[in-house]
Amino acid sequence: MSRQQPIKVLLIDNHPLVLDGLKALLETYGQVEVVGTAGLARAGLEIALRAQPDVVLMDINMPQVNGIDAIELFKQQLPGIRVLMLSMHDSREYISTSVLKGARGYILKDVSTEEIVAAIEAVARGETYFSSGVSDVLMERNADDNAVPLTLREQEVLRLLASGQSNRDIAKTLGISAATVETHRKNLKRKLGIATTAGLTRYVIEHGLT
Amino acid sequence: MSRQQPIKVLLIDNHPLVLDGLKALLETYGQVEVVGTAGLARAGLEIALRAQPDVVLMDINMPQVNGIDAIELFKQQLPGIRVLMLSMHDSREYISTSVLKGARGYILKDVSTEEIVAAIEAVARGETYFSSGVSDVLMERNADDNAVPLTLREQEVLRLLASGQSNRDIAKTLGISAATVETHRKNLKRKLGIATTAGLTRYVIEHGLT
DNA sequence: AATAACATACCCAGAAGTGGGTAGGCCGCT
DNA sequence: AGCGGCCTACCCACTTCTGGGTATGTTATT
Repeated sequence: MSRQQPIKVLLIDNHPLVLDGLKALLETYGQVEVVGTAGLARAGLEIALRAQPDVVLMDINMPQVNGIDAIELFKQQLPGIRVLMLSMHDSREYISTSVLKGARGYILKDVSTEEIVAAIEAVARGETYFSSGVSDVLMERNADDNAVPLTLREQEVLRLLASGQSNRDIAKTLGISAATVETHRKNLKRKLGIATTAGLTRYVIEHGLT
Repeated sequence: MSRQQPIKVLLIDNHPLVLDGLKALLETYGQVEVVGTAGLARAGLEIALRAQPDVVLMDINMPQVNGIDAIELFKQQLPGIRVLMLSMHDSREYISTSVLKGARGYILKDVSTEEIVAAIEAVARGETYFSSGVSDVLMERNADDNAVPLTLREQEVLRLLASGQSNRDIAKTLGISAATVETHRKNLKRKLGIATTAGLTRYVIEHGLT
């Protein structure tokens, strides 16, 4: 791929501020040509079909269709496209789900403009790009998975426990004895290394098991 | 104030992307002159002392000194300054605390560039400016207040309780007797109408008291 | 000076949770 | 048939929480 042809980029972000700012910034770099901008994933897809960008730089948090679901839509309609995610959040879920869905890179919004350009170039070349904090998070997430082999029943009990039900309540809900619920609770605390009910509730909320 | 003199604006945001983007955008408007940019509150304050901006446009979520605490610092050092907050979040706490601390406006990052300029102009004229969603939230928050008149001590106990500490732990942490913690806990449950520890934890997390 | 709100502290009896076991029945894999 | 994982269930001694009180000192308000 010759350096003479600029990389065609489509920007999708529901913050007009970021969208306009990014466009203004990227256009000062000769290597990059912004062929379109959109505030929503669906609108972005329509533009992409016409403008045939090399790279889509897309936010995750958007109304209607979020950026992660949009990855699949783009890859279906435009198989050769490279999607680069841009997000405020270094959450494990977001990052690993993005990668699973086919994103070629993931950068945080607190990186420098230079790094964004570098990421666009890398992705356009067919490489992947993850900003510094992101790859660490991917490692952590794998460690997490190994550490938490909860059974189905345990997950149910955990969820009810966190929603504020007592052992007796849970027993009634699940149609088992309170003693059994106690056993599950014990196993949960042992497996998760958490001693208190409050801790379990935090765990549930933080891991989105609600 | 004559229209000939542009409004001197200082931008503070720890996202280089937003910072550079905002600067590029605002400079296309003749009414506004960006006299400086900073990625941290303290650095911004130093620039402000030299550049004497009319308006400071500042993000809330920043490392070291957050935007809300920075409002006070700016007003101490530069009494005439007008601070306009720019935030991703429409959280009640953020908005009302900002106003209490002396911010003259609060706009969300999903507004248009035009609205940002309008906000800067309004604040520079000595008016206040709150973007659409924000004033609603201020109303809500007042409704909330009536329903939840927790005392300072109760809030502390609630926070520790939700973090997974037992009555005894909390007593030790606060240097009071466990019996007193019990009393606070009773009052909390009564006031909030919540019977279980898990429920209290949810309350804390949902209301962002972490 | 009186009142109200707050933070502190204790009593008590009953309910619930804790942490250590053990144990049987069921299912899938070898 | 044997083994392991899962779900079920119980025992026991101990600790903690619960929900009902009462009470005292301080501080702010009236």
